[in-house]
Amino acid sequence: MPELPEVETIARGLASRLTGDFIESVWLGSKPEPLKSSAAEIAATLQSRRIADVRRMGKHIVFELVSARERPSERAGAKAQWIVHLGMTGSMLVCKPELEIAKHTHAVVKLASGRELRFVDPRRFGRLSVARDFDAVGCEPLDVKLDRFITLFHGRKTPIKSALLNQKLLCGVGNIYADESLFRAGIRPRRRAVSLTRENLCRLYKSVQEVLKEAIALGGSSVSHYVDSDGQEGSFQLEHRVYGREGKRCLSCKAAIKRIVIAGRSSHYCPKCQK
DNA sequence: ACTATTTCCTGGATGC
DNA sequence: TGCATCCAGGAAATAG
Repeated sequence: MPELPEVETIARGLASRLTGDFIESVWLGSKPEPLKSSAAEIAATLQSRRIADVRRMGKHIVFELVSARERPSERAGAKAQWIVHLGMTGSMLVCKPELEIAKHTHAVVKLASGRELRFVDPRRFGRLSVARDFDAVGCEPLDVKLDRFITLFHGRKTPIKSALLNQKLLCGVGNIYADESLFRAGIRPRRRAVSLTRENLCRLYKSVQEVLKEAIALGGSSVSHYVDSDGQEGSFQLEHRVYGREGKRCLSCKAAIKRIVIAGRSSHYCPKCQK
């Protein structure tokens, strides 16, 4: 399930391989169910554009596109963005056109270099859309200043775990990294955000950044078949201290890791290390 | 204005 | 072996 580190890894890979390439044509499956844009709108926006850059915003991949030619409605050089959210099982594959089209392929982009960029998503939680000035809304966890981070949670009665998952507050943190960050900060996931001291929040701030940076350095966590656009697996799953470790011994105190459900999501924590 | 719950979707795991 | 059931989870939609 791609969260910030996985999406960052994918976006970097796509940027290094696709920047400068040109989109010749686009095929969209019957039901990519884009956020706001229709299939026709997406296809029309992508067609005949050069990929100027690929970057990550929150859990979104943003393709920065520039039109190479004049169009009826706009001048040459006009900008547009293709926004891809991978959901849980989405992947972006750069491959040769001869490669067999995998089941659940919902989009195929033909590039001037002769390669194809394919969007594959078995569970269909992924979303495609186009925009002009995309805004991920929440703060980027690796850019936000400490004081801003602290005010994000001010007065919130919701469990801190839920607040960390709220993309309108911080964007990019998902279930795995929320659990791992809370473990490192020594905070139980059910603790109400409002009950956390400044000290707690400082630790959490450091933990979130530390966990995300380490995960990016290792290419993300490969669970549920996650691979980057090269087909390469990440290795941060080997560093998980609580996520997916229910019943196993805590790596620092040997207590059994617990799993509870918060807002319908599995939440893993050490009952001894986290208060 | 918040917060909590439900819904979407399919493959893989589990159980009888 | 085969079929049914459950579970995973991001975020929009809905309910409270």
